[in-house]
Amino acid sequence: MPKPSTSKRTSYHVGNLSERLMAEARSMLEAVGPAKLSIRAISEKLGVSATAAYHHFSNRAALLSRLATLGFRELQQALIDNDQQIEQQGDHRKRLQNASLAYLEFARANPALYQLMFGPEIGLDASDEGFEKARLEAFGELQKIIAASLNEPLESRTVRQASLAAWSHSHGLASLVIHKVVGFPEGMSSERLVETSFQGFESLF
Amino acid sequence: MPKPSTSKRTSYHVGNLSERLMAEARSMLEAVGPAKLSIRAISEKLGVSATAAYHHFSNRAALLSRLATLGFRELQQALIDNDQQIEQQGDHRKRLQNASLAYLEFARANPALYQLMFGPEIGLDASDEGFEKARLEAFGELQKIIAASLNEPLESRTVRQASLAAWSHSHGLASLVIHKVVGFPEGMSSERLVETSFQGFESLF
DNA sequence: CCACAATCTTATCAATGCAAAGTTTCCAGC
DNA sequence: GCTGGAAACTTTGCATTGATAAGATTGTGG
Repeated sequence: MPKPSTSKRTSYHVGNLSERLMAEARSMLEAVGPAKLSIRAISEKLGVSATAAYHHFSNRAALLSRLATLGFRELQQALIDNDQQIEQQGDHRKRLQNASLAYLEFARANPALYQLMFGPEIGLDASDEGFEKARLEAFGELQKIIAASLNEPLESRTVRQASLAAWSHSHGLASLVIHKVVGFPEGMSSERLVETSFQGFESLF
Repeated sequence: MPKPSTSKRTSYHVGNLSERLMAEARSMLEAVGPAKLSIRAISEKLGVSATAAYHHFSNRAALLSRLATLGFRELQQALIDNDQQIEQQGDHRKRLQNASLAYLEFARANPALYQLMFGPEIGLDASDEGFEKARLEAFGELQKIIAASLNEPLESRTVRQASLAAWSHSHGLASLVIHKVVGFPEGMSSERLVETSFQGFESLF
């Protein structure tokens, strides 16, 4: 358990400041949104000077990148966990729909983080290599699920096309919900919303 | 034609400052991105004090909201124009695909604006009523196209479901392209990309 | 012609990102 | 144990930005 942020430090060195900064940043991110997340506020809350943070992150963009990287790893894990509970049902449509649901619920549980992951503040530095990797791996997880579900090889054209379609749809739906573009109808569950959108496709094809 | 921004004013009053601020804001938006768009920089470029802008927009968020509103109106118009060139072909899949293409090309032509329209900086003020309306109308246009294409009434459950699915997909694809999440394969046209994603759905259903 | 309202300006403040230069503490090698 | 960096923090300070307050300028309706 980390020291409570209110306690005054007894030692000059904090020790695990990097982790604590990340943790505080993450919780603050959900409170104030990606645009207003400030290094000073984070440091202040930890009872630490603002510049201390700059010894662990080269700048604000780097901090945000690391948060986003963490987000993609969690998203990937959420997809993995979710799929393992559903596997071997045979119904590939149900399986994909379930991945989409996990995706949506991740976004709904971490709206600000999700915004950050796909938002404009990212990509301007491009210094963080872990970010790109984490993002690719999260996408890769979706591809795996689709490949397994369709019973096709991972590298096939079919899987790549289907993955693009599935990711676009999942991301789009999540994004619209997060930004409250589609009003979440009173009491409508994520399940029903995903179900609805999937049914919509059947009319279209 | 507005006065060139470099010319020194002869009169104290500018006259059409509001419009010029919007125009400059828009061009600057694409140059620096939604996060770094600053009122001061805009005003400065117009040779006007920063506070002058605050007499036309109550704050930064309001300025961004108006830009986004403009974006939704243009998006709507792009959908309308595009659909009129294609209409009465009978092929509803082609028609929808074409709407999706127009959507993507709008986003690609105005990436920063598009980011702003769906980004985190919007929605925090909620003072701008025109914004919500413009957004709904843009979505409404998609609904119209789908209703006409499916030959179903606008208010039907089918159309609403299909619209949600189509919007999610179009927005998701555009968003992924804009944020360079899916690398635009060298020389691949928007047409091919949309085509690819649509083909992907056929594998999924 | 003139008061007033609209428009624009000059301070000014607080918050923020960030760099420079100093302090304190840890620790590796003697 | 001692000591000389190196690592982890701090104070200080600057530039940029959003935003407000109070004043100057000018077109315009009465």
